[in-house]
Amino acid sequence: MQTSQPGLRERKRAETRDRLETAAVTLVLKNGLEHATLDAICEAADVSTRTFFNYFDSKEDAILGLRDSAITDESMAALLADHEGADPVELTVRLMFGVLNPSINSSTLFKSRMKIVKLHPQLLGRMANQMQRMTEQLTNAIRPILRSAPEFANEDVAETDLSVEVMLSLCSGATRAAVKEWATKGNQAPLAAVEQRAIELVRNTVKRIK
Amino acid sequence: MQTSQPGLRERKRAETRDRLETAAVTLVLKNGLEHATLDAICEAADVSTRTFFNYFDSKEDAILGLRDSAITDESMAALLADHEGADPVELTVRLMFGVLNPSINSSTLFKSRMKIVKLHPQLLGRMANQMQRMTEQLTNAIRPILRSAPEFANEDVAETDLSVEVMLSLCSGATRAAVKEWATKGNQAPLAAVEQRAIELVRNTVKRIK
DNA sequence: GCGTAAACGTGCACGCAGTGCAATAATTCA
DNA sequence: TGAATTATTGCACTGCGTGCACGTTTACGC
Repeated sequence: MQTSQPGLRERKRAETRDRLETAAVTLVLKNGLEHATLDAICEAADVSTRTFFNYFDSKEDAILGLRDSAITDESMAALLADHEGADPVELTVRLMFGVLNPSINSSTLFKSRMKIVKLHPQLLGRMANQMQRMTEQLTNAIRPILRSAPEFANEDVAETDLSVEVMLSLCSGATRAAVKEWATKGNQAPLAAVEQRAIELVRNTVKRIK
Repeated sequence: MQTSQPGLRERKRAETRDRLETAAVTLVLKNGLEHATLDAICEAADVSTRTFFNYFDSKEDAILGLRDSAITDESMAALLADHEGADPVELTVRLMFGVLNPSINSSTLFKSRMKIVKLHPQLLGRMANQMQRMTEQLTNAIRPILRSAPEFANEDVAETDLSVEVMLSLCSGATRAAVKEWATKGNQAPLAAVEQRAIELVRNTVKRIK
């Protein structure tokens, strides 16, 4: 009889959160966003509506599976350490997938969520918000590296920082496109391939611009 | 005694919308987002709360000054006609500024809004939503042009379309960066210069990537 | 095991955003 | 001026989200 690492409390908590997330996704798919009320979700997950807000800040967060944690500074550092020496684009795309990875892999819900977002673009707002925060963290993490990268040598610091932002936008666009392609083709391709594809998209596009 | 082009009704309507927008922006700046209630905004603008929703779909829309109209297909076509022959990046950036132009120029509120958004990132969500719609329209408008552009000759159509998306993302990042730079420096620089700057940012970044 | 402290779940009351409906008032146009 | 159109408003109602207080469950040292 082996006791699991995390205590009972934490296990129960994770379970409840899972129930809430799946209830939210399921009900939205079944009844549409407006008819999937908090009450309904909570009833399906068997918690009080009051308790719901111990887990999520809003209905949307539960549907999208957004957690407070998201990215810690340590996980970011770990990701960075994993990719030392890669060139800027590769590094950036890899970091993005590193961040996305958990939510894509650990969950059968991912594709349901993509479907939901396509059906209810209102949710894009909240999602973009999250993306923005992630991008900011990435930008902050990458900035010092690029400042000392050969590509950006002999360059004004302020100018470099602006370029970093622009490059982030470029890479996130490619990442989005690659993931979209992957999802619509219903591929079972491993994430690594999608990652590679995103990098390729950046290179192809850049090549065409000049 | 000259009668103005639009009838009394339309003038009043425009006036009321203006009052609501300025009241919303002013109150948010004064009291913060959460304390600027609908009631307060409507009282300041001297309309009933029920009437508010004849003008905007949500409180956020009033604060951000988002209108239903946004971009019509004709205005888009006009913009396109203005920039025939430009290369892809130039074309894209110009179109973006063409769309942004009205909201930046026609309003003392623009900088207030930037301040508000910085103070209350929650609003970014709604804004990103709008941006997304704009970007989609732009993508649709530009796609056929790029398909037949020399840069994308001898290329799979699907692949070209993906590249268009990525390029759009690149250009919107540069646009955002350029506008931000312009706003923070408190510059009175003409929009044309900002536009040029955005294009420059694209070129510089691309050059560095390879 | 036992008792205490901390974390969690819950009910209740409340405020604010947003919508449908039906009555009223203002604008337009013939 | 009178009829048609459109805007404004009040009212009632739903749903989301929060603060608070209270009871219950889990953790932890002894």
